[in-house]
Amino acid sequence: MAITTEDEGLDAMFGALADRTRRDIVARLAAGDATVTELAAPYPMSVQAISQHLGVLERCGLITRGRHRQTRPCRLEPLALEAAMSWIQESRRTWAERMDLLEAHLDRLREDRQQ
Amino acid sequence: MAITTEDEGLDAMFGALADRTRRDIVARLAAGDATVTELAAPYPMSVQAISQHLGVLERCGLITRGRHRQTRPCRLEPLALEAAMSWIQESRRTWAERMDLLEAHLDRLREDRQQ
DNA sequence: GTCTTGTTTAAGTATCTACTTGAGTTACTC
DNA sequence: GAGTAACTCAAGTAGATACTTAAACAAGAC
Repeated sequence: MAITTEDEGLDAMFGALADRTRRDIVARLAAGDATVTELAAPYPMSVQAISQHLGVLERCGLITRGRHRQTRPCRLEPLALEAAMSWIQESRRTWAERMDLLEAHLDRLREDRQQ
Repeated sequence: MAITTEDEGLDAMFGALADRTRRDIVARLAAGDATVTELAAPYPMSVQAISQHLGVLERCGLITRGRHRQTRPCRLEPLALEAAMSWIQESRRTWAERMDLLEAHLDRLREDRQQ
C-alpha cells in the first residue's frame, strides 16, 4: 500500500504517532533495533497486535523490517520524522512571521503617536 | 473534557493533526484568526462538520475560541505544537546519540587495527 | 416581540481502528 | 522428514471517527 500525496503521507504519519503503543515502539527503536517478540514483551497484548502496529509504522516509512533467521529485526528510519517536523515548523514559522509583522505595525503606531 | 496525562495529550495532538482538513485549518489560522464560517467556506462539507473539527483542535489545546457578536473567532495557540515537536525531537536525539556512539566505537576499532 | 445570521448540540450512519483468536508461513533444530 | 520458534495473515468485533441532517442556542436587526 503505497502512499501517494504529501497529504496522505502526513495523514499516515500523524495517524501512526497518535497511538501511545506506536510512539513507545518508535522511542524504543531510537535506542536500538529490535525484533517483534522483543518489542511485544512489555505490552499486555498479543504479538499479532504488535505486528500490526509495526505494519502501520512500516507503511508510513517510520521503520523498515529486515530478515535474520526466523526474526524480523525492526529499524527506525528517523528521516521519515522530518516530514512531520517540517509541517509543524512551517505552521510555527508562518505564525511567528505574522507576530513580527504585528510587532512592527505596533512599533510604527507608537512612533507616529510620539511625533 | 480535560486532557490528563502527557500520553493522552500527545494521542489527542497527533490524532488532531492526522486529518488533512484540520491541518489545513491550523495552517490557515497560523496566517491569522478566522471565524467558523470563514474557515468552512473552502470545504465541500457542512459548517457543522468544520465546527466539530474545531472542537477537536480546541480539546487538544491547538486553538482557542473567543466571542465577538454572533461569531466565534478562532485563534491558533502555537505553543501547543511544542509538545508534538518535543516528542519528535527527543526520538531524533536518542537516535543521533546512538549513531554517535556507534561512530565512536567504529573509530576505536579502526585505531586498534592500526596498532 | 419576530426574523436572520452564526454557531453548537444531538442523533444517525458508514467507515476506520485496535484489538482478538485461529490458521498459515518461514526458518531453524533434531 | 517432524517439531518448534518467530512471525504474518485472515476474519471477527467493540469502539472511535468523520461526516450527515435536524434542532437548539446566541446575538444582533427590525
